[in-house]
Amino acid sequence: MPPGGNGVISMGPGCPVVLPLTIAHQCGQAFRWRKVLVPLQGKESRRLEWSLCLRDRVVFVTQDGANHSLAHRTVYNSNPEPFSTAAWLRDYLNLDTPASQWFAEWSEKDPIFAKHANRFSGGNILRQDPWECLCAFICSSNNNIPRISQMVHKLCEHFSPLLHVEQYPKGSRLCHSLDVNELAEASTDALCLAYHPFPTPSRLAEPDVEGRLRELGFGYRAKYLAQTAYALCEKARESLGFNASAEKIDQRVYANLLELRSLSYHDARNQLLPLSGVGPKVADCILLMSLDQASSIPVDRHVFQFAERWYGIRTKRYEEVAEKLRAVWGERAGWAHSFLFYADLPSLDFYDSNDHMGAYNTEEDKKQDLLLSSAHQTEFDQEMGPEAKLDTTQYPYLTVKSEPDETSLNLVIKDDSHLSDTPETIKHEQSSPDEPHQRPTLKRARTARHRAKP
DNA sequence: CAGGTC
DNA sequence: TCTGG
Repeated sequence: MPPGGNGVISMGPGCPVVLPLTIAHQCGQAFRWRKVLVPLQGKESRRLEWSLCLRDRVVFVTQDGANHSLAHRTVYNSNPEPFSTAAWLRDYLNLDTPASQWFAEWSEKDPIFAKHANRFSGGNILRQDPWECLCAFICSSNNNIPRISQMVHKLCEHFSPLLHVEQYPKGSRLCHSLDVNELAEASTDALCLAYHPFPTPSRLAEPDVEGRLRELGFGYRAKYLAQTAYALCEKARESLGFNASAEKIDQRVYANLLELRSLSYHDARNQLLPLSGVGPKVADCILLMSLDQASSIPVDRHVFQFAERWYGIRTKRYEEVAEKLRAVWGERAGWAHSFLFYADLPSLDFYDSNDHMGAYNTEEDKKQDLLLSSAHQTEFDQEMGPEAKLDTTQYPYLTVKSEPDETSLNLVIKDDSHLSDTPETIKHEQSSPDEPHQRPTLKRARTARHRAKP
């Protein structure tokens, strides 16, 4: 049994990966990371802790205030696999790519990039698990990012075992937006979160899955997921023989998907397109974010929009837009495209790299913390009442609550069927701009660029 | 309406 | 077109 698995990863000045610009679900790459604001503890200032459940472990990551290093700890299950979390993080976060250098190159080549996307320097494209990536982007069709994230979490809760429950210190707060000062839960309870791994292909290939996914609100995507899982497992079974175990089949499915990394863009794409629920856009997302195809440009409605408005590309033909944008940015066009996509996301309007958003380890942050934490908490209590709870109708998958001094085993794990009648849940009204909850980091005004075209 | 697909 | 924020 491995020990705690703590460690620090230092990032060179050439690759200052900023976690809120990569793993936050608002960015639309990974949808499963949780972000918890852990309050002041002794001499330490408050900090943001990101966490994700892998197959055999839960990984917790905190970035330092200057974005130069990542501190991580790991909780394993009873049968850990032999790979180090540090190595996994380095690979997953693509820490060895000189992304900041690329930002400079894109900005030099393209004044439009310089103007709209260079503020996302520190962003990065992840190197994700292809199976999870495939499922997540099947869910993404005709869908919004919060619900994609919700659906991915539902997959984990309902189709994979509970691996770990983390009990966070009192006053810890689950964050939903990029702004850690968001209006959020005023909890005196200990925050407890349940961690399930992403489900295996063989589990999602079982016959009951489509129906259950429909009950869970997946709509027409239920069939896509079930069919894709089944197709991949059947292909693996053919090469393994009829008596292959589920474990062997899963391993083969993962291996088959990873092999796509060694293929050309077009060959890998043609392997993905026959899968149910995978069209050109979804395929390009998977290629870009999990299969090493840095030139892949997923063309969605946002891209059509800025291609026309900023680059004068008028066509509605998918391949033509992608080709013309590749001509602008070159071989890593898919990376460049992602940060222009960020520029079009309302949820990233308020992102400011100079704030070290979400790091909160500097002395100044600490001072501000001391001033604000008590004051803001009081304000919050006066308005919402001390019993105010998170709006769980918005993020039902996030909540596993416990009473203040409960042991970790006596948990109330939130069940969807009780969602409609939780009397304690207070619905938070949206605060208007002049209310006290509007915190100082909300600097940038919402522009009109998302609205109607002339 | 929301990062399409069949 | 499924569905909900």
